[in-house]
Amino acid sequence: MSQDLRHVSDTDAPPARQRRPKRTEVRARLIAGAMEAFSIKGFAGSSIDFICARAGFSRGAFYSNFEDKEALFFALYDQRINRLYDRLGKIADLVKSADDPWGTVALHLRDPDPDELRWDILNKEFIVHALRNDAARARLLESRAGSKARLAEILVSLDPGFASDKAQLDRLCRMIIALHEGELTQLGLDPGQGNAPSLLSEFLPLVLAGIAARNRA
Amino acid sequence: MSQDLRHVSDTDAPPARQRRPKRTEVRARLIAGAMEAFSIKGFAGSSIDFICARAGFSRGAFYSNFEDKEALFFALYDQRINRLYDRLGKIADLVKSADDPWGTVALHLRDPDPDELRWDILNKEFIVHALRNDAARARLLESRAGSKARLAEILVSLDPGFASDKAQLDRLCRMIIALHEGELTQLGLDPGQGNAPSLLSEFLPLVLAGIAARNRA
DNA sequence: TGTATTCGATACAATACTGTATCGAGATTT
DNA sequence: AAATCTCGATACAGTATTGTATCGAATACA
Repeated sequence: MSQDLRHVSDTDAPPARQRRPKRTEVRARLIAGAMEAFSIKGFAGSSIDFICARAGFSRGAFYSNFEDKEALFFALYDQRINRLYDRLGKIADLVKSADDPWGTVALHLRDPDPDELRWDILNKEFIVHALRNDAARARLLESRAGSKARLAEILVSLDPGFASDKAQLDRLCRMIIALHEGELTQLGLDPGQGNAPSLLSEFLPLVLAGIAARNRA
Repeated sequence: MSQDLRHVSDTDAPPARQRRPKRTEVRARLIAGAMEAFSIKGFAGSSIDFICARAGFSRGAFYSNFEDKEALFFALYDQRINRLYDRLGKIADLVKSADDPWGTVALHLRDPDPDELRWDILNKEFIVHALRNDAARARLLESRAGSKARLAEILVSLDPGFASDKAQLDRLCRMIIALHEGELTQLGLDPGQGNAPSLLSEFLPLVLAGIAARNRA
């Protein structure tokens, strides 16, 4: 008796034949919705319903594309990590063929990716999740090792001398990452400090000079 | 008809007169239970039931002591912040009256508070929460400002020269905090690196030397 | 065009969680 | 010691969330 009114327009306009979005697009929009949702409510705080609403789909779309919420989390994380890899790789290439390698790095260091702070919330969320979950931890360690390797490549391009002491290079990379992530934390909590030059750009030169002096001795 | 069997022992042992724990102790045990629960499942992931079970109480105890889960979270955070304040204040006092102030700092820098890593998970959890919640953010900024002030006090004790440039001192403190928190992140994710000397103890001296040189110029 | 398949939308059942109301054993007061 | 109070334990109702089953329109294919 009752009709299915789901797709009936409430105007007299032409019915506007429904086009179904490609599966890849559905996935992509769900991932984007997850990014929004997790930024707002966190991983555990975001119900699947909430995520789907942001993406403009129903839970049916979700369950037909992902195993569960954690799978979606992983998909989102992979996407961002690949994006980061691309950026680091691009910087490495530029540095290799640049007249002024330091200037190139400095330029990209302060590259204010508009959603980097938003992403950083998620990065922390994932870290916290990984600190309690061995599978996620293994995955995270792997991708962080990849980031570190790409950073090391950049440093060696800047000064081939770094290649001679692998342990020192590793610790330098860890220091840069620690300082960068710590700075993002502070910036996220207190955006007002965003105007000042970054801690990294101020203190990294001091450290590099110190290392150079130490290596000379 | 049915009897209340709650406190009836299932042995023939003497009934063992029930002593009700002091209210302060109930609160303390609930906070400790929250510390455990949040470490394991995170803030949003920990149901009130789960927290109470860890503490050995029922939800009744919880609701009679706290408004809601967030209030418990705040109480836990305050407790830890006060503990941190105590520690920093104690270090500041020691440094002021020490023959070898740098040695004193170094000693306490690597003080391996056994549950510092566990606490750091919670600290990150709180940061992530605060990044999405203005009330929590204000509270967090306040306590972090307090920590920073105590750290600044220590630095000035080490070298009164730092007092002359307030902005520089502030940025140095922020750098130390960023590096420290970033290092804790890495240590939490990969405890294997815990044996190596800390990034802070390796790189901070380089930075301080660099600053001294810069100030001389 | 007719048939089969895909896959997102909806309905449903089961469970988990929250907050409040109530109860009653210890603690406190007189 | 009787009366009163405190406060943690339990019961309960209401809501939210999850995962599955089912449906049917859009697509692919013949």
